[in-house]
Amino acid sequence: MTRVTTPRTSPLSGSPTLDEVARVAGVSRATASRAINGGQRVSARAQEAVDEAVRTLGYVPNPAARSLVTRRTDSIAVLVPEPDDRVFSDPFFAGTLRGVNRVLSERDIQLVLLLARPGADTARTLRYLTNRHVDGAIVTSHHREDRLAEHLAEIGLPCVFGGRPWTGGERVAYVDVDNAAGEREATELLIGSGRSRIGTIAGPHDMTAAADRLAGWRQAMSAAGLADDAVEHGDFTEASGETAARALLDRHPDLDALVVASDLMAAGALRVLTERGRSVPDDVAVVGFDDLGVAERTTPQLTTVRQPVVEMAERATRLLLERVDAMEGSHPMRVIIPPTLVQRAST
Amino acid sequence: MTRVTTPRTSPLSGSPTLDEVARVAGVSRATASRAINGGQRVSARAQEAVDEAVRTLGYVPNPAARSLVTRRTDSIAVLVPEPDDRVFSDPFFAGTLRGVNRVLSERDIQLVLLLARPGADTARTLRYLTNRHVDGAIVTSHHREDRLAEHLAEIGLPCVFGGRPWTGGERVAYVDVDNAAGEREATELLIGSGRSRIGTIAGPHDMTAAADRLAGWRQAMSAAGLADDAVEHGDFTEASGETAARALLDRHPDLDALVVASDLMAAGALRVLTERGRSVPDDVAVVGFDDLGVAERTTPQLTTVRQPVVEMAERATRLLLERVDAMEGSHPMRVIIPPTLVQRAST
DNA sequence: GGGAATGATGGAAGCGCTCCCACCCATTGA
DNA sequence: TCAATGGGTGGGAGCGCTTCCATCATTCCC
Repeated sequence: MTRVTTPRTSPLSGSPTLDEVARVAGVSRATASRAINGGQRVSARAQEAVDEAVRTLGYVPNPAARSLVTRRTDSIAVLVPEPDDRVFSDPFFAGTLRGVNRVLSERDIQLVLLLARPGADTARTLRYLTNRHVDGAIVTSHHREDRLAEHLAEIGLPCVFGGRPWTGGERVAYVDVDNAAGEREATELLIGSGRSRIGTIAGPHDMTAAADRLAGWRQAMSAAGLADDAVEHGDFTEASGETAARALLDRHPDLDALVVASDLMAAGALRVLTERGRSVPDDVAVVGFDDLGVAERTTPQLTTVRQPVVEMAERATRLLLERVDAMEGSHPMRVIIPPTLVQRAST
Repeated sequence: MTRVTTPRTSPLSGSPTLDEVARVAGVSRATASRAINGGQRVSARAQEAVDEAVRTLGYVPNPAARSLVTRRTDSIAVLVPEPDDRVFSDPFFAGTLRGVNRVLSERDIQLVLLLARPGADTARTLRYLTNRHVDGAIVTSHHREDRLAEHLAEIGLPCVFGGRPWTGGERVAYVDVDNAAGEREATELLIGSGRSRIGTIAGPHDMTAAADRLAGWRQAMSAAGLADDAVEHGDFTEASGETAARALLDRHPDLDALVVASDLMAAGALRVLTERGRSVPDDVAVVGFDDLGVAERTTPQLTTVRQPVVEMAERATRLLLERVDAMEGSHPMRVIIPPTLVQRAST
């Protein structure tokens, strides 16, 4: 048991290898490996000897060697096909990263951040993913043209989308908030409180979240027999909210309520309303979407549709890890989370 | 040349290997490898054949196998020892990530984001880095107690700090803005415009940037023979700026200027001043620090000390890559970037 | 008490790649 | 003419790890 066997390699090369651990522990490399990875089929005595050897040598397994044979990298990518400037200022992204990270730190999995400028880096990013540099990917903030869902489905890399992709939605898993229901509910709240001339500032044309929210507004409006012609589009930023609000108020001076597809755009709209001397909520009621902090910092505070971003990201990550573990046999899944209406001072 | 040699492995295992490329190209694995990695000592004919084979097979090298022998992972870590909530709302962090990413995307290097909650994850993170899972690390927003500089120096992992570390600064490389000079200059500007009762809202006690800025303010004040007793500390957040401003104005109602160690805190201070009916800049002049967007969005717009965060991050990353390439023989370096004073409406 | 489980063990075969080194074949200079 | 160069090439030895499989040592049950 204690007989010293000759090592395959000398301990010259810096950090200790499994061979040395095995030698010090007086067991074979195979046993040492088993002991280190969960200890199936290892006697208490061998386990102890290996643990001790690991401790005294300060052994850490070489991830590349391990990954070469297990075909696992123990890291997953968060893919953001968005010019970096926009990403970082967006609380949605921050929440996503937080949720992902929370789940990953429970297991020993690392997060590789893949920031791909729309056209330019797509090929490079795809190549990276094809390489199996990571075990899976969370994709967020994707646009219509990128066709990422299809590409990823072809590669066969386990992935989960945050938000329904435009195309290929039937081939990939995704987690989404029920955008239509949320915006419908928001609109119904306004209608219920006696508003009848309700406009909307919708999001960009190439994102499903925007389209779904707009649809929700339309549903509520037509169900109540109201005109759904007061529509402007922004790109979810504050500045675009201002522009859209101006256009909307110019075209429809009689508006008594605004359903806005993001809190940031709603903040812009609030500024325009103040600027034009319309009081909120007396003259015009405003509802936002997101509730990621901004809604509490506006004056007046914003009634809004809350999407639990962090929880959604957690959910997506767990889903991804399941798919990574299962590898095959798991067919695409969708998780739709109901949003909640948060009433504040703007309605 | 075209004779087909027997492959070491069958093409059953999914993606093609170098062996298959070599076989298809009619060369040896060694030649194929050379052709793929820059093509030293490869004839034009062989190069062409390999390129062609790579194309038709859709070959992508296995990163684990490569990394096992080269001892390079082609990825670097961005280490943020900060509870994740704070990180993401901070434009400083956003700028850093942007700068790092910009440099990395020039080469084919990936960014691994390591978010470590202060105490909890340190051991795990250090283990990850010890593993040589990455080639190097950028460390940002470190605090006094974490002693990260020492730990990393011990591991021997190439790393560059963003901002001077509290301890171990002589053993690691870092890129920093000249905080003292910046705050000194800001203070001198106020003194030059006739202010004499100047208070400061400093940053947290455990960050060098905060200490250096405070020192800069002190230098300017005592050089002008002014009292440097009006000091309050915040933690760089807007809320803490409000609290500090209140305390400062309570204790020193005669203040005619405020030097604030971050724009976010300055924004909080501005709100308090408005609330108390002090006009800015007529009654009280205010100078911030950072100029990362916030300063342009306050009313009035903020005069501030600009630190070029993105450029600093780029600089740090290039420095890191040099160190990674050189491996040894490169001794710790520091790069100190001069900040610039940006004058707006608050002074 | 004997054969079948059951559990622990080590030998050895790779995982896919890089790179050292020996080799071959043209050139070249003496 | 022959030795000396040198670019191009392939054989083969690893990199450090996991895991299949054969081998024993135990234990159990009829």
